[in-house]
Amino acid sequence: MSTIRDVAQLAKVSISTVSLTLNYPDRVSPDTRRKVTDAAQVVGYTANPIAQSLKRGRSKLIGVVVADITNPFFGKFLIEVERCAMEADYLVIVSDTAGRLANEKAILAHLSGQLVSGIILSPACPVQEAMDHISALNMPFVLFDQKLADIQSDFVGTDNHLASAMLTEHLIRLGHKRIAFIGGTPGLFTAQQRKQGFIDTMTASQIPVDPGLLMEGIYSAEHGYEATMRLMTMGANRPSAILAASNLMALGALQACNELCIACPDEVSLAGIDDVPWAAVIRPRITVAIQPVEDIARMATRLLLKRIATGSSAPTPFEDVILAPKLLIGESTRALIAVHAKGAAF
Amino acid sequence: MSTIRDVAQLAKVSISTVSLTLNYPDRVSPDTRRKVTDAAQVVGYTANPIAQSLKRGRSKLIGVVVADITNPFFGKFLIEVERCAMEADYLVIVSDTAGRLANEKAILAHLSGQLVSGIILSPACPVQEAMDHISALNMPFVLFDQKLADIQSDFVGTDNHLASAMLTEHLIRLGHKRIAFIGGTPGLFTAQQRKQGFIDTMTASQIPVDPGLLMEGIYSAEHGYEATMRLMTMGANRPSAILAASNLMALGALQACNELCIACPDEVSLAGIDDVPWAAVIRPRITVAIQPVEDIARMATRLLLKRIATGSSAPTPFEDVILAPKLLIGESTRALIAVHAKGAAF
DNA sequence: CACCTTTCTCGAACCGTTTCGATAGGGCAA
DNA sequence: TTGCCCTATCGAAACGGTTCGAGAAAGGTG
Repeated sequence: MSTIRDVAQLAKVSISTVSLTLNYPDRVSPDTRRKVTDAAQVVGYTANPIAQSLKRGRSKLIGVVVADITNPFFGKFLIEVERCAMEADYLVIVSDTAGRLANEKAILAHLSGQLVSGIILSPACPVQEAMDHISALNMPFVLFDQKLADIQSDFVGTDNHLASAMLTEHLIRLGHKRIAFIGGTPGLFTAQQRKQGFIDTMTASQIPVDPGLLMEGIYSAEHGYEATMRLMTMGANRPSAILAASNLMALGALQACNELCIACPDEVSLAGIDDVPWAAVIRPRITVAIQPVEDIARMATRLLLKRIATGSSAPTPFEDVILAPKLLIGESTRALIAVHAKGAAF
Repeated sequence: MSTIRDVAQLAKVSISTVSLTLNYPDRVSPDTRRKVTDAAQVVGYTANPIAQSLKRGRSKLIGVVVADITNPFFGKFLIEVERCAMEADYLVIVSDTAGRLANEKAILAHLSGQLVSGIILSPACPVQEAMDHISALNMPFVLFDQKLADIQSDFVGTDNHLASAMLTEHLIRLGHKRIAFIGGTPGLFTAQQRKQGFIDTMTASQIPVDPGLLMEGIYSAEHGYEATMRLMTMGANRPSAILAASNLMALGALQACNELCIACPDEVSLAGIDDVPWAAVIRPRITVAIQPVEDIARMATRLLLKRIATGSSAPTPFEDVILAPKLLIGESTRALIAVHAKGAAF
């Protein structure tokens, strides 16, 4: 590989002039500029990013740490972060913690150590230990998706309370009163918010929340399946609508209904938070509140790059960016009237 | 951040001794070793990887380029590569090309430029132009999944021919003769191999391949859906079994059958290559040939690291590692006899 | 024409390591 | 005791850039 010296030699100028030309073209005379750029072209010069990083004190790398790459939410997030980063001439180092704290610690240890100049992170678990080592990070970082209460940092996420509220309102408007809620991993920020959104909206409409219809468990298809099995075998007490706190849980719920031969939406309405991957091939198309994942990604990247740019000088106050979800009405929710009419017809 | 100088100062030795201690502990006396490690501990020293990379001439980074992170095949691949790389103290830079050549070029340009010391790549498209800029990469690289014919490199992939053959044989054993094949993106290596595996196995069993049952199109759920719609509306000529060349296409096919109220597996058997994400929540569980994605990832990483280690000195011959898929019998395939019996009962 | 700016280019120091060749000191054989 | 070899340590030169201060050249003004 050719170095800056090769260019200098060929262009018959000093290496500092070459550097100057490449970084601040305005500060050299036009013909020097030409000589240098031509020479660079000839020897096929590209600056060594490692040497640049060393001298400048920071690299053009940012780290992104997520719980599970295979989850399409994170997948889309990553793609967009990468796009934005590349625009700003940054490269992205992706790491998957598999939701495990030990991995998260190891990965963060690797990433810090002067290699990346900033980190975008969705915390794996909300325990104190996690917060400790995250706040110990002495470099810019931005949290997304899962917010940690006690951490001083920028945060970008969906309005999970609103997402729940939108779907709950939708179901209420359709005439549903016995609405079940299948909640996510207890302790997780999003799970708490989503549950609260459901409860608040029900309360606001003066519909009592039946504790027996409030399920809780980890974010997973299995839990969605199991909870739905429990809910739909309650006989007369069974809900007329189910709100699942995640895409995977909604899928599990749908599966359970299918196996019980309970038609959706005819006999039970089903809605979920966050889009279902492969939504196109799953029928009925599930009514969901879609998280603006691309916007979240863009925002998180922007915030991080800004914080990297400003450095520790002139510390700007931390921002909390909460983006609104979008309601996508599918075929899995239907007015309660229709259910009764249909039910009577059988 | 503390530097090697701080350690040297505190331990009252020269910086070269510190470096020596940290890199080759055996080459310093035991008490020097203790002094240095203690001092390093005290100031919280970790070597600056950027400076190390600059001096050593290569970084501890490898690049992985895939067509679509959200595809679970690539997702699992990435997770495993990352794990293996971390074990060897390497970090992974992931990039998504969205299957587009322009992106691939841009990404490779960014990655090379002395930043990463090697690249693992699944080529987006098999056109000449792609091969040109890939072979122009003057650094170690390993190809996986999609093989490019004319490129000198290591390659790791599934035995796609075998995957098709296994599933075809399975269907034949179940008594099926009118077996349709929904092929993947024409021109892609895997698509070609999978199609050939089907044809060869049919031929070996002396079952004629009906060209009307040989569909072709891009790897996508939509194409699987559309092809199945065409196939299953052929009336008496319709196939009794369908083999889809990818997971997404199998899902699309299943959806089409559902919409046509053609029961799977009662009226048509369905099999696919590559595991279906969320397989657990999709019924019937589809019979598939699973690619050993973790093995592929491990192998690709191993090959790359080996090639990085050997450098351009002592060039070892390129390896082609072809791993066998695993057949997972689901509930979507059934003996043809049963189909007839059931059909008569209606 | 002398003097003062401004513009352009250059040399040198530095970023934090690794590594090579040199040196000092200690042990051992003669 | 002298000479020699090892071993442990060190100084200095890289790696490939960026950047600062200085100096030369060019241009403008009185």
